[in-house]
Amino acid sequence: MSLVETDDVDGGEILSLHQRILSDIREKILSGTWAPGHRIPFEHELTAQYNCSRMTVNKALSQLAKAGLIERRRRSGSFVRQPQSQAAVLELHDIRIEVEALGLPYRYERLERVKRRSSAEDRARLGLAAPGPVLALEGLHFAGERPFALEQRLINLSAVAEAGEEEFLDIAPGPWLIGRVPWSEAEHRIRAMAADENIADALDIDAGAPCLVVERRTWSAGHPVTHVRFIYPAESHTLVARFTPSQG
Amino acid sequence: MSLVETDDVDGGEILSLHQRILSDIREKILSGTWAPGHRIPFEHELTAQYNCSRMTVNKALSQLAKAGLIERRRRSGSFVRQPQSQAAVLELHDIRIEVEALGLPYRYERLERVKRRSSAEDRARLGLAAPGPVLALEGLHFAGERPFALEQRLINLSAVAEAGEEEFLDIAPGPWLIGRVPWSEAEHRIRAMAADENIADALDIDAGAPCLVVERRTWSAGHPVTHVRFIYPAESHTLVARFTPSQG
DNA sequence: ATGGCGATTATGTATATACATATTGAAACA
DNA sequence: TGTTTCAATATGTATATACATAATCGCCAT
Repeated sequence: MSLVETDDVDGGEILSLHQRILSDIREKILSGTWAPGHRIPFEHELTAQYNCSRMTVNKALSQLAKAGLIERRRRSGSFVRQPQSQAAVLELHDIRIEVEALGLPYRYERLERVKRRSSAEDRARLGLAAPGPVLALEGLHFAGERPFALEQRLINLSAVAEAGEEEFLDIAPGPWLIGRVPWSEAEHRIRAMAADENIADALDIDAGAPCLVVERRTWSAGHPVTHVRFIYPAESHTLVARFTPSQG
Repeated sequence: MSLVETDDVDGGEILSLHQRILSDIREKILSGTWAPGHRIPFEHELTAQYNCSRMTVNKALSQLAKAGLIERRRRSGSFVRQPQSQAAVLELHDIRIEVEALGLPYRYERLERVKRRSSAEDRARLGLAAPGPVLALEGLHFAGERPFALEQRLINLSAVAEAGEEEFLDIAPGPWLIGRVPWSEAEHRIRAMAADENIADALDIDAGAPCLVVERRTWSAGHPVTHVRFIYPAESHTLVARFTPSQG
């Protein structure tokens, strides 16, 4: 919902008290329960509510303030800041639709498909704690004859076992997953990158050329489902997000 | 014992004690005095050195750990981390908060300021139909000593006349505008780009290096207010958007 | 009314203390 | 020799307390 620091993903982890307080409040803010401008409870109220000392509450609130989620004012209290989020459009990230919107024929082509026990890197990408079976896919999205985007995906087979039976030869895993797994949460990372040999080769561009990289991790009911990385040649793609601030 | 104000000057500000400790250690790390892998003094040593309680030292070290500068290991001590890289998280709406969340001192510096009658390109950027006065600004956001982002901004003076009187020498126009103009709508464009000579120069990177470009147009009550372009060096910045599908 | 001024209040910072927890190194044991 | 146990140690979290600081409210005097 908003652009927020996300170093921890609480998916059933053991949290210390101040982390729990922080997490509770963040949840209320991100879910919109507490709209921008809303005054969150005073420290002494939270102290009573959580039956803890003010220092503990203070630690949580200080961190929220540092992250920019709330604003603290002496004598007045702490208030939810304007998030000015823009994630709304990222949600509709379906490459087929993008390509067809350009009036070009769309096609997906599988490059690689490997079923394996998750490596440490796989687990880092998915945010998994324990090892388990995963499906690693690589494929190309075409707009007409030209490669439009390279997709590198990891699917957690513990969460979506049936994906292990699917070949994904010419249907992209994204739409396939959407129809089967109701996701509850997603995180995007967007960055620029220079194309390495592999990427340059797949996308038919020069090595070192700038690319836009969009990574998405998706959870369903607290469990990691998939991690996907889309790599677009810089010149072919602009991400557009449009929104009004009234979302609160 | 001392509630003494320590007027340590780090950009001319008065720092609390734990901020000063944090700042001192950060300085040693960023300057290379303490190389990656180096064990920084134990909490009880810093306690003695600064003549303060362990809680105060702990607060500083915890923040450094959260910012990713150091790694803390029980029974072993705290160590300078290797990469200092990928943990970077980016918020679009306020760069100062982004930078400070990394534990680095923030600074804005104006590079250029031109008042002019809008050119055709200016009108395209702002989405203006008729000519009128605009203010073109260029400035650099710093994280510590390093350029963090280059900002190229255009302000529609027909909509915000008072901006024409402002110098924007060391205050960024973004926060200034937010306090004055209630915006009603915004549009973002995000893309990757190779740095040209100008950009490379300003950001102190190589020409041709990939950059993340975030452009924003803002309207207030249907009238274009400003167009801004942020250019980030690719290697150090990742944009993170997190949300749940609850919004529909 | 109204402008100043102290009291009140919430946050900001720091202290001393306590116990929990993870990890290491060494001693005790099989 | 290898393993188990245990104490020492550094960090992690939380407590109660204290005083500082900034902002606001309401009272009072002009």
